[in-house]
Amino acid sequence: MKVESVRGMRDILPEEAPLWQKLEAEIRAAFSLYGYGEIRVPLVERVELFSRGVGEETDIVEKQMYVFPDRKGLPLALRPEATASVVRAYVEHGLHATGDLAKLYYLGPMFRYEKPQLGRQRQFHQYGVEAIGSLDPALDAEVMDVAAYLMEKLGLDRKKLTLRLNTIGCREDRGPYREALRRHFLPQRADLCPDCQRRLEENPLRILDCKQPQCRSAIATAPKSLDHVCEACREHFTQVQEFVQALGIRYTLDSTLVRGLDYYTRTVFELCAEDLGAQDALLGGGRYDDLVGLLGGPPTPAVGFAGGMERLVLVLSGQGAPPGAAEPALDLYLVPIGGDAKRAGAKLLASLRRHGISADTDYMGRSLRKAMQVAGRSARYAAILGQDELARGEIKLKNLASGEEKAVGLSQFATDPALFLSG
RNA sequence: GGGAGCGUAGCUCAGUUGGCAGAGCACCGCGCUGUGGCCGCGGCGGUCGCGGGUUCAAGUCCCGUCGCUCCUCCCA
Repeated sequence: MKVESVRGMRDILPEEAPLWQKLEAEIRAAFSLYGYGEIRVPLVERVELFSRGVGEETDIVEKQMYVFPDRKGLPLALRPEATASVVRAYVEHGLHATGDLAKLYYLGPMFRYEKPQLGRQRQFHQYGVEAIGSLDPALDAEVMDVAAYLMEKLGLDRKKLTLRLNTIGCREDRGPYREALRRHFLPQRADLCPDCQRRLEENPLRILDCKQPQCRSAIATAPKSLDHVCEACREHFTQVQEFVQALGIRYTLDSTLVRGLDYYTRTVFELCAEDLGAQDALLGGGRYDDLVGLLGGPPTPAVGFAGGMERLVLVLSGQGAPPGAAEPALDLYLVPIGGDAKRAGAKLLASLRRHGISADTDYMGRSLRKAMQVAGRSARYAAILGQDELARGEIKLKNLASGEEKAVGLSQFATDPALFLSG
């Protein structure tokens, strides 16, 4: 019976893996440069971490979370995002007790039960940073700058990126603003799409980022959060914009940007790319000043963002030369002829590798001609070892680019291979 | 969640009004017995996504199902 992969779960094959490795390396380098340290949190958490942290009424928790009981009946979830886990770890290990700002980054698989399509899998990969412990508006700007810097390093065309920015105020502002939105939308209730009619009761903020044409006119005239936030939040947002401008980051104010997770407060932002069709959001984030307290820690402000790696891979593979087509991966490919040579060759290979020479040989019983063919496309040098060479204590090295061939002493080659392999 | 398209060899794809399952690439062998890239000849490789149905006969038509892709929704 053929067993196939689970829907929405995909393999990253060796052909594609180098692109992912490059992406991961760039992400780590960028975050390190900005002073963030890696944190690795579990893929599995208690369900209530997300239902409480991310929000009971969010799409993620309501219909996208992988939930299952363990053998003792404890309700567990595969993490749909990482911020809640990072904050849990922050609280659980008393990181707040250092009195310092915690600058953390992560990288890894997340799980959401969704309809899979290009750039959106059920197991997908996110990277992100969390700066926990400061309300400084300069920090909001730094988080946006590290995101912008990463995109630059990845070679994304700045002109094709749009940073959308908004403030949704603090917890105290939320109630009055919701009421203002309800008052605005209620008279037009019948004109709204079914989803938004429901949102009017549960979470009127979410109506703002509805894309249905029928809701558009009502949204256009809706009260803006900026006009309904308190003086402190307004001042914070003003300063955030001053820092963002000072950093030279292009952005547009978007009063309809509200984000899908309940934990956001004040600053929210999203970076979108053109040419990515319906899945154009590259990363999103903002402040979550209440989450640490909500999860049992002391009141602690925080800001961060998360981005999807699948979409970056799409963008990266669409630009520049496809990887894997160019350089031979190996320094040397050994072609032994006969049983004695094979044994001597095995010993030689082990020695070469211990000298840092990447080397391989044939295990498929290929003919000499076929083995040379494999050598020609996978290595810089072919090493031919047969009875003749063995009898003389030599090995033939062939430079596969130039075709030049020379015999060298076998034992000398084994002890100091670099001497004979130029370039 | 709603709508549409596509599943044929490892890969990219042909397959006519229903009538013997095909090509290119890759792989293996030979020409060239111990020397790669080029060329030529030959070979291996298929439950035609899966399950039903119609028919003398189904890759082809019908129904279901699974998967992928696109639009929409949501988002990363």
